[in-house]
Amino acid sequence: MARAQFDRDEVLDKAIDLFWHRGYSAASMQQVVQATGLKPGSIYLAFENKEGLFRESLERYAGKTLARVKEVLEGAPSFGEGICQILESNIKQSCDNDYCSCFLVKTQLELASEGNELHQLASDKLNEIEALFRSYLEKEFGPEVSGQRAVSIMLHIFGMRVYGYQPDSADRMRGGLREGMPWLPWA
Amino acid sequence: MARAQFDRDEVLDKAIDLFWHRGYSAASMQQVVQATGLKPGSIYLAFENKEGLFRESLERYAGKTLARVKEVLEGAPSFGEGICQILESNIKQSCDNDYCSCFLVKTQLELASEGNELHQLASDKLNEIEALFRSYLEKEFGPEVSGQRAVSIMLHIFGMRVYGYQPDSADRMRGGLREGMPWLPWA
DNA sequence: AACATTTTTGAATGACTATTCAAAATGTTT
DNA sequence: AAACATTTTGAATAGTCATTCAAAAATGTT
Repeated sequence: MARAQFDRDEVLDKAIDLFWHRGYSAASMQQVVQATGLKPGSIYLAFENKEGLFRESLERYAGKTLARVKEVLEGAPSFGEGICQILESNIKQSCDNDYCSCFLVKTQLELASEGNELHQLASDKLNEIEALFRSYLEKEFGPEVSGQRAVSIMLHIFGMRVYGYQPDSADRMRGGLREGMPWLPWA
Repeated sequence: MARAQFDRDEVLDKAIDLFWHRGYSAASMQQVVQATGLKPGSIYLAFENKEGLFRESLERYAGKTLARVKEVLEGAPSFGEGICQILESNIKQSCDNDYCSCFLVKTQLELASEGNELHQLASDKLNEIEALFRSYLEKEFGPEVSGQRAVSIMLHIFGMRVYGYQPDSADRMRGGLREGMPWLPWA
């Protein structure tokens, strides 16, 4: 039996790029063909259909994101400093010329219609991130404060994912974050 | 010479509904035809093309939104109480079964690609709202604090527009908002 | 009532959409 | 090297997309 001649993860990374930037609806399978270099038949054999390819792309993106968050939090001297690092990293991203928010956030907004499976997937993954924050916070604070602060962090991160499109917004966001989360160990 | 037989604003309201929920790409002109009851030719004569109809829909939505914000702020006993009212109203919206974030936010995220005119329009309108908040804040606080708090409000509102999709998130958002904006006159 | 102008109609257009499939190529196993 | 199972190929399919346009209807003006 013949083995697939492409690297699945490489293909997914290219699909992530396309879907992330264009969105589910605006990205065509023709563009996927062009971006990956695969022929339609190969794509459909490997991922079933557009939705399947999108789902696996989103799952890979979410996995990478969660891993990165865990890595930063684990490597930081404290949870607060870890969060500050993540926030600053998000600000830096927003300075990029073709800034494109967050794939999970974009998907949740685009595919919100009743019971869409991809919307649900994005929603679940974002919730996982919040739960991770909360579990760290509960080592320092009571369950109530931890819950509130986890939500507060999420609100600020989501806010940045939208506000980041405003021109020259980096410094304003830094100010707004300090204003909203004074309990973080700002440098 | 014959006059148009439809009410432009009524048609726009139906277009807003469709574009808001589905997004620019996923909403088809066929669906516009169905939703408005107009024939393709009439739509194209009145709005030139899909982009024209979308632009005018977005402008109308933004106008209504800005007017509503001004109305609430003008009618409230203080700016802080007005903001609290707006925030609570946003939370209430998020409880709706087919909650759909904010048309401006969704458009900004969907159409972010390089120099898109509709993306820019959404961005400008959102910036107008921030400027309005800032101008009110500057009556009470110095320019620096006012700028920071205006950004903080926007970050929280944007955050809610994403977080609102999480199930049963209303009370958690209320807590997160208090946590992030303790300077507001919470009831 | 006749005319001039604009709007409505709705089928038609060509481009693009996701997806399929029989045939050819590939790699693995015997 | 033969037999087998899987993958690749790429043109083809049927459907949907935004948009157009000539003819018909509707309106305002004379």
